[in-house]
Amino acid sequence: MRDDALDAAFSALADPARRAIVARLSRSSATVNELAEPFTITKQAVSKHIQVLEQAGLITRTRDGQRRPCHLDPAALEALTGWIDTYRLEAERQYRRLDGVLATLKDQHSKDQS
Amino acid sequence: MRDDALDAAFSALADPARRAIVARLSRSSATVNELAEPFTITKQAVSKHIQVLEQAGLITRTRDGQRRPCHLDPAALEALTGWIDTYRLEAERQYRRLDGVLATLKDQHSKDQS
DNA sequence: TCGTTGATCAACTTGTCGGTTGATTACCTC
DNA sequence: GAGGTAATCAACCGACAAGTTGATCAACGA
Repeated sequence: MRDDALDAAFSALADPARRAIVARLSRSSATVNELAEPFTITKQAVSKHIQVLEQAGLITRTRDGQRRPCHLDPAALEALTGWIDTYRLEAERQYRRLDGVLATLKDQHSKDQS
Repeated sequence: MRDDALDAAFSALADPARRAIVARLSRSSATVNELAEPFTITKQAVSKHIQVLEQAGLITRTRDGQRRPCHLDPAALEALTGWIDTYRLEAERQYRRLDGVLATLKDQHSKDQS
């Protein structure tokens, strides 16, 4: 995943309204009006949020007459978790390594004492 | 994880410089100067990025004389992947369900034909 | 064809963000 | 205590993002 793609994706999820849209779309596809219904902001604002999510590649859109249903793209979400996990796992690996070193040192110390 | 915590965390990762810092810290802890070294921007700007990451709970800081080393927090990263996976898995489940329905319909159609 | 509805476009306001420069704090060393 | 170094604070600037209102486009139904 390219750098600007990660920018767009993380930035898209940094907004609670857009996360709510993602959550809603995980249950089923929905139109702009359906997605806008639970919000107090204008439909135009919701439309903008949707465009941000689409631009980030997190959702796709199809045509159904005058409707433009939105669909969540699980693969895009997986790419994000993939990025995060890369560094989370590396960090955990390093911490375990450090723990091992400390345990060895402590062991040495015990031996020296005896 | 609370809503504003997710705001802060995703927003923090939406910047390539901050992601680079996270990547660097996954290998080992580091001070502000060490983290600033690969960047062309000023040390103050890097310091701000670090504060953003700390505020978001993605990193922690300790004291070592006049140094203020930064440490990556794998648990915070895990919380993020947890949020994403919740909706990714739900979406995948829904898609599988839909595939099942379509398969059943197609099956019915074949039977009707015969 | 005309009114209605789903959705977007355009222009504008407001607030926040990333970056800079300059000054300041805190700690270490000699 | 004096000087040097790690790091932050404060004030400022330009750019961009979220939201609004008003107008517009495109497709449907009677």
